[in-house]
Amino acid sequence: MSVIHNRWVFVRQTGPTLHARTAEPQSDWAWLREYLQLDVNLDAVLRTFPRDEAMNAARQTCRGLRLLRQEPWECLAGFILSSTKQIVQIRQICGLLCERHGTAVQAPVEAGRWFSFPSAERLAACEESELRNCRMGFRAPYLLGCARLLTDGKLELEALKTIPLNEARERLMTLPGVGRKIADCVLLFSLGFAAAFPIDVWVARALERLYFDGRPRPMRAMIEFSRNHFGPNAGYAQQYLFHHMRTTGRAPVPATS
DNA sequence: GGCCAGGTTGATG
DNA sequence: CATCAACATGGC
Repeated sequence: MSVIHNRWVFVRQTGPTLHARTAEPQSDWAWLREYLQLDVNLDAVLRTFPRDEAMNAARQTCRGLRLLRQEPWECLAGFILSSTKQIVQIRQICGLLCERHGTAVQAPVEAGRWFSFPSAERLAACEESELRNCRMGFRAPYLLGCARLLTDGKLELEALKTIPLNEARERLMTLPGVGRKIADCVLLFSLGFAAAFPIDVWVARALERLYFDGRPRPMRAMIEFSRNHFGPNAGYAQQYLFHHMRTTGRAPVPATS
């Protein structure tokens, strides 16, 4: 259950079939197909992964894993709020933000109350203290700064889709609170750059373990390696490594045979 | 209580 | 340029 493109939706999967329920009848499901990236040929993507033992193992444990195509502003805001926070807490902060500053969306009564993610315009009009009250701490001025820059037209996220990856990343990194990692997340999860490879603590651990013999490496070395090693869908590979680390608590270890 | 969490920033060698 | 503490808040 969640709110996607301002609509409440409940999605579940039985075997190969996807079921979706909304509050109102839908004549066109393109918004959901887009969000779930159902037209992506996953097998074709997987074939571009490097043929090493680490990726083979990750591919097996994450079979069927896909990337979402999120709305750019929601994606950017979400990742600004994510820095040095646990995933459960990020959800809590986003929930508070939606309740207090989003708008209610139609949902079945038994589903409870649901809200859209607040627009940049809405947050730009907030005081910093109102955002801090959503428990986001030192991230409040970053989020507020971004909301105001975007509202003022200093940067248009949609326009980044049509320029080269490196230029789009540079533009994103001019925003307050947005460094290399968050920029790469926005590029990968909302702007369609499948080659973007966000390196967070989990992925860094996976790389150290699987490709650097357990030795910590400088970030620039890991960036350089990822650019050369993972190919045109590096972002998908990143997600497979990340998800495996998250679910098993350790990097995918090649099967001992 | 101390350490860590899907990092970024600004101040120091 | 490379390193490093500070930044809020909460869970274990």
